[in-house]
Amino acid sequence: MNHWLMKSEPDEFGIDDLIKRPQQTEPWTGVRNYQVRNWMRDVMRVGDLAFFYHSSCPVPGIAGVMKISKAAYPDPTAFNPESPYYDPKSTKDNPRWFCVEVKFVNKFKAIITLESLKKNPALKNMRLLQKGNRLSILPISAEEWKLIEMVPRLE
DNA sequence: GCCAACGTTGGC
DNA sequence: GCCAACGTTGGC
Repeated sequence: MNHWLMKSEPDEFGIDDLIKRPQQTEPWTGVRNYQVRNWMRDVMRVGDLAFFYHSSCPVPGIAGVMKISKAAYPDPTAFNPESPYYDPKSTKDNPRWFCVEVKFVNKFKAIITLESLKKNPALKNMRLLQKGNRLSILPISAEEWKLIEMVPRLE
């Protein structure tokens, strides 16, 4: 199984929005980066776990856990001229962009802040903490996952 | 294929 | 709002 970190701006879609969804699932649409697309399409599998990361907000950090509930399929927002993610170069015959469906697993009592991740020497090689990282989905090693996941239980 | 211009991300 | 980083675009 693979582990991931998936970023979203809570003003747009945060973990509480995912919790409120009828099945607590949501299509993770709008990815327009080829590397991230390839991970979603070629590497992500149903059952993979992912941290829900809140970005571009007052306290950026990991808000909880979700899992991949549906494997990659063509991103419908790319076909929709009304969508901000519309891409006329993505066609139904030859889709350029993909999305997965995620399902809520749990929400941490307190957000695991970016600041606290930076302070943990064991996490210094995390992709999230590397300079210049701008990808909206990042792989997390099994070791990093364990270290981060245990934080709420220590509090 | 190069590369300047431009757009986006995201922390601060 | 600023700015560093970096991906994409398009002229040549």
